[in-house]
Amino acid sequence: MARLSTEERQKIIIDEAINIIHEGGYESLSIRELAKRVKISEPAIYRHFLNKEDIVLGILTRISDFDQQLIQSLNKKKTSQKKLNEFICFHFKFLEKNKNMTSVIFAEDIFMQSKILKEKLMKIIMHRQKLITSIIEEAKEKKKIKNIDTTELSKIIIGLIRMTVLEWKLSDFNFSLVKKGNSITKTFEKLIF
Amino acid sequence: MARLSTEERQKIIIDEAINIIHEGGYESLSIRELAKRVKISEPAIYRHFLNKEDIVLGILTRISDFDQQLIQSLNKKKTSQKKLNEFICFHFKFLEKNKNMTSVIFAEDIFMQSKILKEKLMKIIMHRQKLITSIIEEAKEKKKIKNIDTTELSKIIIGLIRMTVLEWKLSDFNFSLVKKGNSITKTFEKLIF
DNA sequence: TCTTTGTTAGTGAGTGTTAACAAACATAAT
DNA sequence: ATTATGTTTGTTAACACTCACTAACAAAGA
Repeated sequence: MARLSTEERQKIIIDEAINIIHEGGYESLSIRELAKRVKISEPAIYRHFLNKEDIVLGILTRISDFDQQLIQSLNKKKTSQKKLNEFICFHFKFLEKNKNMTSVIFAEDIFMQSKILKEKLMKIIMHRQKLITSIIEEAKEKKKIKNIDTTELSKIIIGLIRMTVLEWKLSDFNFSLVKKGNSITKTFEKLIF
Repeated sequence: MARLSTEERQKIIIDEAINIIHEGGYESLSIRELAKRVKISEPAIYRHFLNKEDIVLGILTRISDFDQQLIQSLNKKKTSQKKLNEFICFHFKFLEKNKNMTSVIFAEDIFMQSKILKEKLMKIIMHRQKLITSIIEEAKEKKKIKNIDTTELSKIIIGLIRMTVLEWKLSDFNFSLVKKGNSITKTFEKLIF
């Protein structure tokens, strides 16, 4: 119907793909359903993406866009303590505004089907690891942190974020993630700073 | 071909279903592929399970069997410190022996498609939560632990286990999980005991 | 006029599931 | 011990449906 540029259409398609996965899991993401929701025909989808894998790749790009935003937000914070706080709270603020992203942002399984997807996923994961690691190392240099193995500590932080988001999702989002973020930050202050 | 009792056949089918998911993700679990691997016809599958959902339910039962084994193993330990250590190490020992279980034991997404599956999943999660919570509370009573919110601490522990298993899986199992378990235990001793 | 974005109609392959039938086994009567 | 009977576990063939994807064509915009 309405003619849109590829860029505009791609954005809409990826948005809707994420929504479909959020509502019914990855197995319910079909070109048919996607086309129906975007209100164009199925072949029109293929004007803007090579194939289904290419659409899933688009979702991964969204995820790495999030990571870019996270970095920019972290750069504004000066102390390593505030950076760690922002690392946690940025996740929670973002997911509270974009609930549907909870279904893909930590869903590695979706992206393990093909070599291309797996490689992009690994890049994102490595990049995240580097990000949190550098925050911890900086805090260690300034001796503001207990002497715990850096990679282990990074897994504790990301692990707690993930478990909190999972709990939030399973409870049908019936508590404030951001509030929880503050209490998590306090816990970490007690534990490691 | 070979005639087996329903119980025997069910076990084989669930085993193979877990293998298929491990190798190709949930989307590659089809009745066709399952029947081929078990070396019986597709309709024969339906002699032992009501439908596909029933098979996935069988996988969930496997997972709750694991939790039962975990409880028994925990009961043998006396101090709360040793219980926490066993909680972590039992996971790692089990998964090192059953690598294919890494693909389903923390894969909530697979079990979110239907009401029945979701309810059973929730039961398992609640049960796990109670298990780790009781260990922490016991340690707190004996004042062997820092005063940190119990549910938050439980999420830290499970979160770290999950992140470690994820890292192990993504690395194609190229390090010893059990060794990592020991170093994790030491980290927790430094942090909370 | 040419490129881009859309359409309708259809492809072959795969999905979960069922009907109808056959052979293996367990049990009880001969 | 053999035979008859009923149940359980298997088979082949087919069902309607959905899947990702394509060929051929139309209309909108530059």
